[in-house]
Parts: sequence; structure tokens; C-alpha cells
Amino acid sequence: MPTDVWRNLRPDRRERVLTAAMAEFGARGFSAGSLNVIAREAGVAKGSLFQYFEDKLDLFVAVCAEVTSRIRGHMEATMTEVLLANPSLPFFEFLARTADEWIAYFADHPLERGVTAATNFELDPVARQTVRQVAQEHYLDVFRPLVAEGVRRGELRDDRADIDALLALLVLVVPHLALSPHLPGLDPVLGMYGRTPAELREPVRKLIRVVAAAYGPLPTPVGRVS
Amino acid sequence: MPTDVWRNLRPDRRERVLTAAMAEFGARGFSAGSLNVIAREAGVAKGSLFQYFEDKLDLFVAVCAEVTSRIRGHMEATMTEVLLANPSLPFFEFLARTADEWIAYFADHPLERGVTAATNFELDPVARQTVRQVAQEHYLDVFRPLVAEGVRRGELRDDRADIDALLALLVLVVPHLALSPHLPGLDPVLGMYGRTPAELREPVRKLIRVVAAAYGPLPTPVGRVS
Amino acid sequence: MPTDVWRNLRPDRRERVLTAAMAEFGARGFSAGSLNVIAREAGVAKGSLFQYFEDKLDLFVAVCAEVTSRIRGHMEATMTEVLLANPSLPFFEFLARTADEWIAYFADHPLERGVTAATNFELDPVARQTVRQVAQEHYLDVFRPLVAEGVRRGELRDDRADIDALLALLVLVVPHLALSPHLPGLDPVLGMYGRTPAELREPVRKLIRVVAAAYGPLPTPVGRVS
Amino acid sequence: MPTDVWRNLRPDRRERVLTAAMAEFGARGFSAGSLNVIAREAGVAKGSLFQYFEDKLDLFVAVCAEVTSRIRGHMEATMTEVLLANPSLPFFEFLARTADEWIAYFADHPLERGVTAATNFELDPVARQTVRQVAQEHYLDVFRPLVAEGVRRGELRDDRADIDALLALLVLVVPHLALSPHLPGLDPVLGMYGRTPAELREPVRKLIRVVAAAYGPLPTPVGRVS
DNA sequence: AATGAATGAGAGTTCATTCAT
DNA sequence: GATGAATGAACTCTCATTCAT
Repeated sequence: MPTDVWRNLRPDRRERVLTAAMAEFGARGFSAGSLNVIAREAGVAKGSLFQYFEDKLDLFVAVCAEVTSRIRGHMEATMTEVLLANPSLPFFEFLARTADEWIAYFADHPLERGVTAATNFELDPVARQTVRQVAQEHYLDVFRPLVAEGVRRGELRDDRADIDALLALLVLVVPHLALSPHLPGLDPVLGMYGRTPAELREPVRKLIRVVAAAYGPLPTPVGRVS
Repeated sequence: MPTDVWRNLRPDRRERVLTAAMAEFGARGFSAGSLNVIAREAGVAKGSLFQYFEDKLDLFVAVCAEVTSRIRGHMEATMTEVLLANPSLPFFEFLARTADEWIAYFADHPLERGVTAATNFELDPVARQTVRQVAQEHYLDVFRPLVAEGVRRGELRDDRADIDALLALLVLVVPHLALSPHLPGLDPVLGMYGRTPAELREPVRKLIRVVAAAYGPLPTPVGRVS
Repeated sequence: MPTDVWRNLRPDRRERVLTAAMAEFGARGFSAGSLNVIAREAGVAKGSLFQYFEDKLDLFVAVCAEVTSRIRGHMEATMTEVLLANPSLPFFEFLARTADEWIAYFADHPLERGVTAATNFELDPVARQTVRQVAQEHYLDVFRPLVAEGVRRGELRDDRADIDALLALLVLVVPHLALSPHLPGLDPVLGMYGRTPAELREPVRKLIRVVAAAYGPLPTPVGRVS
Repeated sequence: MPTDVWRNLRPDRRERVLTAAMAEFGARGFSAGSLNVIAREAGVAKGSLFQYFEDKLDLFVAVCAEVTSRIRGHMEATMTEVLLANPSLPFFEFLARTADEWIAYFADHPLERGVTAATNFELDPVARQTVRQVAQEHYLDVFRPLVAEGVRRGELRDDRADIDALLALLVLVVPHLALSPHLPGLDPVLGMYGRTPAELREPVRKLIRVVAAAYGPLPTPVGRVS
């Protein structure tokens, strides 16, 4: 846990440390990230970092928590906006627009994107578990009520496939959407790497159509009199 | 690229180096993995590693290539076996059994599992791209013809959802199935961590039912005279 | 030299600082002892220590002086008590009882014992000299008149061995008695480490018998008519 | 334990490392001694020290073992010489001459003296115990047979004082003789600090006369007809 | 072809001390 | 008078890589 010193720190100094840490951990991950670099880039003495955090992991966790919380804050606001503007939006359409915003956010926020990558790619077991747990709780806190509402409104059906499986897939796919446009080698099929948010609308909808087909209402069979 | 010395090396010596490297990179990843440890465990001089490989990355790439190739070899053989025993197995049933075998393989092969984790969790851009590209090509080499055959036989329909999206999901889900039973924090929804292969049959089928619902033939509507 | 601030400090605050410093220096010695730890344990700001003392050494010296003075105060009171209760106690018997009390004191006062150890084991030349000088003056202030009285009463003879040699041995042996029951490796012959004060009566008397034999009256030769 | 690399090291390089380590540990002790300084003074890369020794303590122990062994080698040779030259030397006279040689050795060997001090003044419990045990075994290996021989020849009597007490005193006094001429504050009574070996003959004999009086044959009572 | 000693940069962490508040 | 944030040097130890043998 960060120290009191960190909590009471002058905001600009905090921000400098946070930004430097986001950049370094985002670029090189937790294990390979260097406190030397972070201190230098933040314009802060190396020793100061240890006034703020117990150790390297403590700093990494704090950075991840901060980033995750920022991302969630932004996404919840965005989703609310979309809903207010189109109260009657069908579930899967809402999902698609949310994904668009998600992708746009990470295109605009390289630091947050880097930390998200670091969170997802950490191999050290202690660091990974600590950090992922927090992130995944946030994801689920958002997804579970969303999906439950979809079920309640009858737009999501659980008679053909399991709702938990949907959640498991979402937790897997969502970070993938954030990162694959920016990290080569994540998505070799749909070719998301290097695409603009606009160009990504199509592959995103391809993916969403899978769950729409699995969980949505059956299409009316063609050529049949009802 | 490995040197000629490596290619002409006595097989037992090669094997010792490979095994040691698999264990070390598998346990600690590329960046944190130590050539000191690998040389010591292999019973080989540190300098020898540099006779065999240009540098650390070169060794890592070679290890990943070797492991990926071994895994593919095993899986292709297994899939052939399953097919020969049950030539008329429905597509999604075949997929489920393949997944069972896949999971069993990684439960029995901790070294291969470790390297798979290292491959999937590497953040260093150069290392990641090199290593993942190889792995994903293998995945696609196997999946593409499989899916094409499913489509040809009419068991996989592409009228409701895109076939490329299916491939993209498979490439994402398959390593997840290999690792999440053994690494905590990967699957917070279905609870795959710590489960035995037998216990994993159920969550695996939950996931497969999603694609079955999306790509399979529509269920006969209930209570309707055809 | 401690500052005026220290001299005028509220007694409870002084005591807290002293106790924390005794514990830390006693446990880890001067060089390895940490002002961070002392300040934290004392519930005092790190900066305050520098309001009270010029630097680390100044604090260490003050702690040693305080402890030495406490020990001397206790021992003088104890010796007076013993004397009052048994005014005619023979010299070496008195010495033995004093040693018993000495040993009991250090068994009961771990902080004082720790500081005594730190005093005796300091290698840094500046710290060592400053600190030992004070301690040894206390020892000699007590021993010299005691020994002089023994000589005056004829119980200590200086015709066979030098009285200064006796004092030199006492200054060497006395801290050894205080510490060897509590620090392993100090006394490999008599096995004093880990013994209770009661168990230590015997080895203590073995040592005192050496000086009794050297400085005491000769035993009457056996089988000789006087 | 030192590594094979250390054992096979080129002698001049070994000697440089040893000398630098003796000087540094001798001057500042184990805890405060710096590997940086040792490497620099030895003209060796910092990393090389870790090719030779497992860690700092391992180096310290090796240095102490080496020094202790050198000292013992020298003293055994010296004692043999003295004995051969004067086969009929009385026990306490032999002891006195041995002490003279002991003192002369440390006057001439500042490095060995420093390490002896470091051995005796280390507070860190692990380091102290490891290192003192070795040194004290050497002392006892030499003293025990010596004392036993004195008893056998009737020059050492155990009827007035215990022989173990003599050994305990020797183990305490002998390092004291080595160091007190060179470290201020060790001997405040006899004034050994800063004296030349020649000047130390007298205080040494004062000390030896104590044990001579305690353990030697009783002097013929004065004015008595035998 | 194989060795393994040597390197020195860099890692995370602790420290006594300063000084503005 | 008390505080405690800031400092940067120093600490032990690890590392990939080189190269003489």
C-alpha cells in the first residue's frame, strides 16, 4: 500500500511520478521496468519513490489501480451518455457502440493502454495475480449488471448458451480489443493491428455478431409462413 | 537464428540445453529468465550458449519454435486418432474432444505449458512479435482447414456470423484453455484454475456451446409442425 | 554533545527516544543501527533526532553514557546493600556475590545488555574510543577503591602479582561476564552461553578462584606444624 | 564456501583480493566493510567477487579463515623454535616469550591484526558466530595440549584454581594482547596502547605473573627453615 | 568446439542528513 | 521546537556478453 507521504503529495509531483511510472511499466512491464528510469523521467530522486511506496510491486499495483479506475470512470460515463442519447438502443447495438468508444479511448490514451498491456502480460505470479484481480473485478462489476439487464429485457437468451460463458468471453475479448490495434501479433486473423478506430468498426461487429447469433433471438426462418 | 554449431550438435547435448531453457523461460519469462541458470541446469558452459545462438533472444525464439512445433505435432496426431476412431463425429463434438485432449496435454507437459505462457505473456515488442507469429501460424494452419471442412459439410454456417471471427476467437481462446487451469487469475468467471482435466470438460463445453449456437444449425423451433 | 533542546526536553519524550535508541543500537550496533528505526519506534520525527543530537554518533555516545551510568548506579547500590548486610564478608566472597548480582542485572535488563554489547563490539575507531573510555572510567572508579580497600585490609596481597594486572583483568572479564551468557561464541571453555544466573555461580567462582589464588593469602601448607 | 573459481584463481589475483579484503574488513568490520572498496583496491571488477564467493559473508569467512590459519602457522613455528632453543625453559617463562612473539607478530602484520579485530568486534550474530568459532578452535587446539603438558610436568597445579578457568582466561587475554597496543581504549590500566613490543614485555609479565601465582608452585615461605 | 573467468552496467533498496514549513 | 519530504550516494548482488585459452 502506498504510504501517507504519497497520499498527501503535491498533486503535480504525484502526477509526474504516476505518468513516468505508467510510461515505463507500460513500455517494459513490471519485471523489466526500471525504477531508475521512472525516477529520472519523473524528475524525482530515486529514494523518494521509496518514501511513496513500499517497494517496486507496491508502485506497480498503485499504478494499475489508478489506471484501471480511470478507465472504468471514463467508460461508465461514456456508456451512460450513449444510453441517455438512445434509450431504446438494442442490446447488441449498444454493445457495439460501447466497443467503439473503448477502442477510441485506448487509441487516445497510450499510457493507459501500455499499463493495460503490462497488466495482461505480466508473468511474475505475485505481480500478475495482484494486478489482474483488481482489473477483472472492474470488468465484471460493469459487465454483470449489463448482461443481467439484457437477460431481463429478453434480448439475451440463455437457453442455447450459458451466460457465464458469455462473461468469460467478454473478459477475454475486451482487453484484446484495447490492445490488438496497437500491438502487432495479437490478432492474426481480423487484422486489427494498425487500424484506425473507424476501420475497426467492422471487425468489432464481426465479433459481436457471434454473441448476437448465440444469445440473441432466433432469426425468423426464411420463406416460411408464420 | 541458431548457428551451424547448434544444428550439428550432438542430440543429447541439444536436448539438455533445450530442456533447461524451456524450464527457465517457462518459469520466469524471457526478460527475467537467466542464461546463467540455463547453462548451469544444462550442464553446459555459459560461453557455449553463445556458440549456439546469437544472443538471448535467439535462444528464446528457438525454444518457442521447438515447443510450438512439438505441441502441433502432438495435437495433429491426436486429432487424427479421434477422427479415425469416430469418422462421423459431429463438428462441435469433435471440437470439444480436441479441447479435452489439448487440456490434458498441458496438464501433463509443464515445460511446454511454461513456454506457452512465456510466449503469451512477453511484453518486449521484439521478442513478442517474433515468438507469437510462429505460434499463431501453427494455430491457423490447423484451424483453417478444420473450419473449412466444417463449412463444406454444412455443420458450420456463416450466414449469421463471420467465419473469420470464429477463427479469431479460437486463436484467443485456445491458449487460454491451456493456461487458465494452471495460472491463477486468468479466468475469474468459470473458475478453471486448479481444476483437473475431467472437471474442465464442463466449462469447456459451455464455451463451445457458444459457437455451436452461433455457427451451428438452428434448433428446431419447439411445438411447431414441420 | 547533545543540544540544549535535548537537555530541556520533556522527560517522557526523552525516555522514548532513549529506549528506542537503546533497543536499536543494542540489537544492531552503531554502524548498522538505523535512525529511521529509532525515530519510528520512539514515535518522533526523524528530523527531531537532529534537533537533539549533532549526528548519529552523538546520539550513540549519549545512549552509551546514559546506560553506563544507569548500570553503575545500580551496581553501587547493590554493592552497598551486600556490604551492609554482611559487613565482615571476606574480599573474594564479596567479589563473587557482586558478580552474581552483575550477571542477574544483565539477565533482567536486555536493553542495557544490548548497549553494553554494542559498546564492546564497536570497531569504528572514533565511535569505539569515545564510548569505551566512558565505560571504562566507570569500571575503574568502582574497582580501584574496592581493590585498594582489599589491599589495606590485607586480603589482597601484591607481593606475588601486580595489583594493576588485577585491575586490567577485571576490566576485561567483567563485560565478558555480562555478555557471554547471552551471546553465543564468547565463551567456548566454561560454557556460559544460555545458562541461568543460578547455573553461572559455579563458573564465576572458578574464575574468581584464580585471582583468589594469585592475590589471596597463601593456604597453609598441608601437614606442617605452624 | 568459496567457489571453484576462487580455488583455481591465479595466485597474484587471489592475493590482491585477499589483501584488499583484509584491509577493508580489518578497518571497518564485516557489516560496514564495502565490497565496492575491496573490488576497487584489488583492481578487480565488482562482479568478479561474486564469481569467487557466494556472498559478502562467504568472503569474510574465507578471509578470517585464511588469516587465522596464517597466524596459527606462524605461532606454531615460533613456539617450536623457542622450545628447541631452550628445551628446559620453565612453563611460565615459555608463556612469556610466546606472548612476546605474539605481540611482535601483530606489530609487524597490520592486516592480520585488523582482521583479528574484525573477528572479535563483529556484532552481527551470524557473522560473529561463524567467524569466532573457527578462531577459538585454533586457540584451544594450541592451548589445551600446552596446558596439559604443563600439568603433566608439575609446573601447572590445579589444586588451587581450575584449569578450565585458565583456558577461559587465555582465550580472553590473548586477542587482547594482540590488539590493545594498537587500538586505543582497550586497556586503560596497564597502558599498552601505543607501546613498542619491547615496552610491552613488562605489562605482559605482570599479567603472566597472575597465573603463575595462581597455578605455579607456591613460593617458599620467607624466613622459614625448611 | 568448448570453456569459464572477467567485466561493468544496472538492478532494488536503505541510509543519514537537510531544510522549508 | 517539531516535522517529515527530499535527497543522492552507497549498499549487495545479478546479468548478458566477450574472448583468451
